Amino acid sequence: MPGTAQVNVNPRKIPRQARAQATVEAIIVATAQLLTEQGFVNLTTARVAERAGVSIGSLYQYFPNKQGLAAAVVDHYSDEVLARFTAMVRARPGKTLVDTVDAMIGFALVSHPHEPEMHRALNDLAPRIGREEKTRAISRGMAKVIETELERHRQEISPDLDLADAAAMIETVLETVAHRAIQRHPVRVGADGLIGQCRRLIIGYLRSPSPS
Amino acid sequence: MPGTAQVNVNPRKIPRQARAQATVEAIIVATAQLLTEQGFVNLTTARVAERAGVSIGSLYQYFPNKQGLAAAVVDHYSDEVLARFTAMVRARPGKTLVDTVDAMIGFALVSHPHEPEMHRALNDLAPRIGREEKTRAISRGMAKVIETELERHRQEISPDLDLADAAAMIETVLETVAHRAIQRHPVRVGADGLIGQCRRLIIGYLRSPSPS
DNA sequence: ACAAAATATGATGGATTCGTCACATATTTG
DNA sequence: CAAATATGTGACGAATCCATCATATTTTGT
Repeated sequence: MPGTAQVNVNPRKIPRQARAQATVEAIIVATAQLLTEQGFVNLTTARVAERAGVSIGSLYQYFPNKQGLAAAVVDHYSDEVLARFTAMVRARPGKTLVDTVDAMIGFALVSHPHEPEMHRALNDLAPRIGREEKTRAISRGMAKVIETELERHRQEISPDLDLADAAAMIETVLETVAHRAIQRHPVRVGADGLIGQCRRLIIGYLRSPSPS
Repeated sequence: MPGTAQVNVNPRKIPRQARAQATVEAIIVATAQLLTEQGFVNLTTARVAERAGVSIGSLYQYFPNKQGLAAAVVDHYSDEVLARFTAMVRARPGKTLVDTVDAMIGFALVSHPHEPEMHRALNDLAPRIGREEKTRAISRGMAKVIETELERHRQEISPDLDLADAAAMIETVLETVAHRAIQRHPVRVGADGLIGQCRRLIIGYLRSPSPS
């Protein structure tokens, strides 16, 4: 595995006082910013401390090393993305299957309008800091949410399609589309644009019988 | 953009004698190996030179810096992948649409049996060394090959589907599947496995009319 | 109010890395 | 074969970075 200079990445100690929690929070935010601005390679502990308005000593009081900073960011923002996706889907009851799929695509495309680079940073980063399992867990979480939604529209979906498999597939496709959207700005909308094509891909998949 | 410490990445001089060409080749191979083994972060010019059996001075005679090494690897292997994909598709005349799609999926999944990490390295790397355009060109090249193949089976494809759009979409999906296969070893085969689901996804997409 | 615990500081040692340069060796050219 | 050109070498300067630790300051508990 690349970048497998496996090091301990766990927090050194948990902040007890409010002041310390603010310090840790500032460090995580600063790390996230610098990560998206400069990438992991150009991330230095000194720059993080400076951006966070904290001394380098304080930083090392809570984080064991550079990878620890990145790991904290991955954990922090991964959870947030899953929570937002879950909330978004659950907040749309009684819609049609196509509407639901559109909403999911929309989330993948524009949910992070100001943080597409963060998305990329997280994906690129996780494998390099022993956080693959974390990102996989997030994927499984999203798939579970999707599966629940698919069950609601069971009658519109090809009967021989396993919903768990389908949900995993859709999650993968959404992931991709987000990735591609980041690479190929701006996103073309409309029926022929990325959104339209993606909708067609997913709906066709759900409705069609197994190919002969 | 992350990692945008844009530096010149162009070769310093081109090797004229055969001996020098061997040196450059050895350096590129060594870089590729270390990249897949340790990742870009842990790549050092000294290690590359050592692995290549070449002095550090020789390395810097042809490559301006670390990024230059990576850029050379990206260029080298990207071209190779496109060439292999093109050859593979062209070598399968007269097959059905499903067979063709299966072949493409198979290529994405197992074409690089011993170099899945290379694949990841290339994808993770390119954006960080000013080689986004290169990878995009490869994607366009593969899409063009796919489009040509789709035209052959025009009658099996939904008439209102633009083949260029479809080819781009399929290329994206294949990219994803490869990516996911790397993350989730081993690849489950069979109708319910990743391959089967992926076939179903693409075929359903091609055959179905635009969703209402 | 006072001791104990928690938190913050930043100069600094040690290690690593990049990339150059003066020089040696090999190959080509005329 | 001798000059010119191409290639190869590796010690080393300069820069950077990680991470610690002794010390100072703040907060908490009693």
